[in-house]
Amino acid sequence: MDTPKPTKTELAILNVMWKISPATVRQIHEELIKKAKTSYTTTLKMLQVMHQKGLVSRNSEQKAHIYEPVLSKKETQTQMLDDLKNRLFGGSISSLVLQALGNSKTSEAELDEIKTLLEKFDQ
Amino acid sequence: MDTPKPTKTELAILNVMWKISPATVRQIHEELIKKAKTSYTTTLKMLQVMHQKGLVSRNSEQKAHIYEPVLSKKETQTQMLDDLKNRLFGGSISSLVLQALGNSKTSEAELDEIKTLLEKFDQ
DNA sequence: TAATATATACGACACCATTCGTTATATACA
DNA sequence: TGTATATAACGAATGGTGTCGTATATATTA
Repeated sequence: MDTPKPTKTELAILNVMWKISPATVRQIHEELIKKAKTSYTTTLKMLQVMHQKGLVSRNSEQKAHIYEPVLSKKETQTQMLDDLKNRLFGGSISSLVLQALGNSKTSEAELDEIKTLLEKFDQ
Repeated sequence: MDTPKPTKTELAILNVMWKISPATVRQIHEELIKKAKTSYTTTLKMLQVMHQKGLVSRNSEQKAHIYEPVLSKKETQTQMLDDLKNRLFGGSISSLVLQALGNSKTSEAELDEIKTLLEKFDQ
């Protein structure tokens, strides 16, 4: 595996980083604790581990290192959808989509968006 | 959480069970090793843990206990899609669907299936 | 320059998942 | 009944995740 699948906690951190990175540990931590209570050193350690795994890159020219995700949110979404597809939907993306649409309240606007995309495929 | 989210290995076992359950540990194990090498006692232990967690039920009237998933495949798919949606797609199912469709080769037949479902919603 | 603040690094701990060897128990049949 | 066979139960080892306290290094400023 090139970059490993992020864990639940790592994903929470990545969600923050996709919003505000490049950022220092301090900045990421301040944003993170709006959602979940955790200590600064825990956030720091998580980022160090994530760097070790290749999930984030860092620039250590300054005293306060600057972190950034390696994969964009979109790339991670693709990766994790692919994983779920293979592990629970027998590799079929349409089966996944049907299940997703079938079991949720989706607004008119959202449905229209999807229809528009589908029409694009008809070429 | 009522029933916890199955782990990677637990999901592999559930996939087998959705195919052949109700079944004994032996039967599940024999099916499982077609895909992944593992020992009988490991499969047994996994099922015991899964039973403990409430992921599977068991009937122990006979010597060889009979196991069965608590949630259907469809229910688990819904649960895990919902989880992914919340953790990576900001709670938006349409965003998930768009991403899924945008990044995969989907056959004509599959696209038609999806369109048919969308039309059903138009009522 | 010394004191203070801020940052990183390190290491320990608890918890959970996974693995499997060993032991106990129940069943079958010679 | 006693031996072989199949199964369940148990417990230990390993490895990963998440948590945080403490130590160390670096920068700021009085």
